[in-house]
Amino acid sequence: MQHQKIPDLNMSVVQGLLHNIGNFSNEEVQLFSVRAIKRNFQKNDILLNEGDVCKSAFYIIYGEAFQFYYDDIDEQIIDLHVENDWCLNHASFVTQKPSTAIIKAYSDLTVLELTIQSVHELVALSPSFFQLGSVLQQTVSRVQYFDNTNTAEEKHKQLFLSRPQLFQQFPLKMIASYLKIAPETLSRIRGKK
Amino acid sequence: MQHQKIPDLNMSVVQGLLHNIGNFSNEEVQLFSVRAIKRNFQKNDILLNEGDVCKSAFYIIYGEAFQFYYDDIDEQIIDLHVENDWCLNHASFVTQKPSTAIIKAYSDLTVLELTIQSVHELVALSPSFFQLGSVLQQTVSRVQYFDNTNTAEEKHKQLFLSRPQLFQQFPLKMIASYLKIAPETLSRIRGKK
DNA sequence: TTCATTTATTGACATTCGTCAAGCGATGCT
DNA sequence: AGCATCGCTTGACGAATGTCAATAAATGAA
Repeated sequence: MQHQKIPDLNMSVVQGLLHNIGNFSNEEVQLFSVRAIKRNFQKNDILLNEGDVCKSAFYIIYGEAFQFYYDDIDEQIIDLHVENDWCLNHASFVTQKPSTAIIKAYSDLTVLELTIQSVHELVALSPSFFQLGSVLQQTVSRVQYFDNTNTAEEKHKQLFLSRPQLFQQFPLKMIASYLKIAPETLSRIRGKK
Repeated sequence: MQHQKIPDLNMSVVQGLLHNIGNFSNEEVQLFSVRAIKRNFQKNDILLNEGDVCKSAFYIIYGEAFQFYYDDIDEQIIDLHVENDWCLNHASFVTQKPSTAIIKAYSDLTVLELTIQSVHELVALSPSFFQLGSVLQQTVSRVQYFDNTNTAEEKHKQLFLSRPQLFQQFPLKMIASYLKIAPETLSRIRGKK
């Protein structure tokens, strides 16, 4: 058997995340791996500020983050991110225009950072990486998902079935904001079972 | 002054639409122009069917189109397209996965068709065309826009201010479906002034 | 531990909005 | 022209949900 380098932590994380996207050769994993930079944030750190351009997508290795904008003074949550989620503001990332949303660490956080520049390079180097665009797009379709189903109860059910982890990681108050219902309404729905 | 070819109709339309995106050289206009194919559709023709992949973006030169999916047997409208709009299902276009939505001509229609393949070629030929992705993305952010503002009255106001042409081209019934409110509610809101 | 703050629950009430139904004018087909 | 269909409006009503308020439980800081 041939001698090969022992993969470091980044490599094994990258292998895992790429495996969920499609089949990638060792070379492709390597191309990705050298561009994915491991970073740490502390609780309440801002990953993306309002008015800044979203230059990077973050893949969460450890911890939670959330995305929101200010509606008057209230935080209106537009996405919740847990381990193994991609975390970015897709609209700003794709257009490279200023973001209207803020991304904030909800806990201490460990991520892989992948710049838009790196995405372009990867796509240029290997067409397999086109799939990345598809995966990053999922964050958007997720948001639209709940607006189709009308009642508060149905929205809760859909979210609970598709992303049960959120209910363990975030307070109901934030989940309610994400679902665009009053916290009292969410509490009542959950009490009914 | 130098002799030059008289631009045909396509050329002048292309110059106009590219001008709204950014600054493009004559060469770039030419690169775009040869890839943008003029097509005609008849009223009620299907531009994109449920389950098919959205392989092209359509720029509407003349007429109107709309995008919807079936909720039970009712049409739930998710976008309305008028002249000078780009018309595509962004989720399917970017991912090249089957569309859950249908795009249909609301009137006789004249469009420029630009395939995903052409977009890739253009971006490869000149980085200026990155902006195209930004413009095509707008169709998505538009949809999300209305789900943020809660009340029916506010949604109507936002739409009326941002896209007043829709109210001239489409019946209120379709506008109501697009805003996800009952036609009666829309009627009452409009009567209150 | 103690106190302050945040989060969740519950009740009472008001409001928005969807549904059902009727009527009316405009449009289109035969 | 006559008829059917469609789009729009208006009224009545009820259900879903937001708001306000009080309280309890959980969390965090001193």
